[in-house]
Amino acid sequence: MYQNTSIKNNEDFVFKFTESCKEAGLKVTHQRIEIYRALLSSKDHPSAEMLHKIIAEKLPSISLDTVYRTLATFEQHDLISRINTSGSQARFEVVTTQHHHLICSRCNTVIDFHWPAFDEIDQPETIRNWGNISSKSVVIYGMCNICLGKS
Amino acid sequence: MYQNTSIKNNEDFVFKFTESCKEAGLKVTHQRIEIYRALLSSKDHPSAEMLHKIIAEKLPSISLDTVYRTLATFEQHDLISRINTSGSQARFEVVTTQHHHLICSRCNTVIDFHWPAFDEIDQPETIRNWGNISSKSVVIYGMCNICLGKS
DNA sequence: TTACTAAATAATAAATATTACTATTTAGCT
DNA sequence: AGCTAAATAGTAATATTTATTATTTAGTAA
Repeated sequence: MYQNTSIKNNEDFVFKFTESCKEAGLKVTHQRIEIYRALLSSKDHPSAEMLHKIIAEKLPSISLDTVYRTLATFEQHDLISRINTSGSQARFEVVTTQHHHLICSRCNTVIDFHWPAFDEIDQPETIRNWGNISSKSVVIYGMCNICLGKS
Repeated sequence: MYQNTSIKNNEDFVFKFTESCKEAGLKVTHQRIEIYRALLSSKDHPSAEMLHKIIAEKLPSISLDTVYRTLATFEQHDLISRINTSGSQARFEVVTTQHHHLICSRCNTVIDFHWPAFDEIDQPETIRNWGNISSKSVVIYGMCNICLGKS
């Protein structure tokens, strides 16, 4: 799986994260660690608001603004990545290994999948000459089986 | 190119569009035709607001709400597709041939590119068993050369 | 052509998501 | 232990999108 859920491994990622913050000149605050930790152990690609709710259990005084601001900062430093669904709220994830997304246009559920054959094929020239690439992935939109059953 | 800009061909698409509307039971209104036509001849994947500005030159009384509502309706009927950038506004396009997107995280410019090698490779099982797919494409985020030059 | 009806629109208000402001707190450094 | 710039909490403001309602119009059938 793309995300190892054992405590030890998650803590390894948290450690790497703190190192990356220091390298980037970002202060390692309680809030930042908790936001990163919550996102790391989330399997459902949460929104800022969903994360805020989770983190508020540990840090009741954390503000929603901090969550938004921090996620934006993390994204700028490529510590996390943003998933743009058709839903009104942006979604986030910690990327540990290359994967792709199946996104339901109805319930906005995001499913990860692997596609090694894709990861290996050569990129067209256009891509190489465009600029600095921070992520390259396949995004599939449609309606998931659960939603199909409902309608 | 993915989009033929000759008037004749665009009008062919407009005709097909009106046929699709009738099939779907959608009324063919001035507003809908102008919105579709404007999107069809736009090369910059415009937002609802950008489209509203363009269409207002022909139909000064058109409301922004109509543009939003109409784009949503078109999307539901797979007449157009939505591009989810990191920018605050959603972007749209008429899809005439299979293509993919390079999206700059700074200026949110969307560039189309073709990748026949991708279009041909086999899909993993996960995809086939997920639900009804309405679009499958490669999305690349990063910073374009223009923005790289600025910073 | 004219009249009918349901769908679509314009204008406006409301809701929602995100960002900005400011006083206070805190991490990292001396 | 104290200093300083960065980060945060609380709140306000902005921006985007959606809802409401009265009016208009496309499609249809007399």
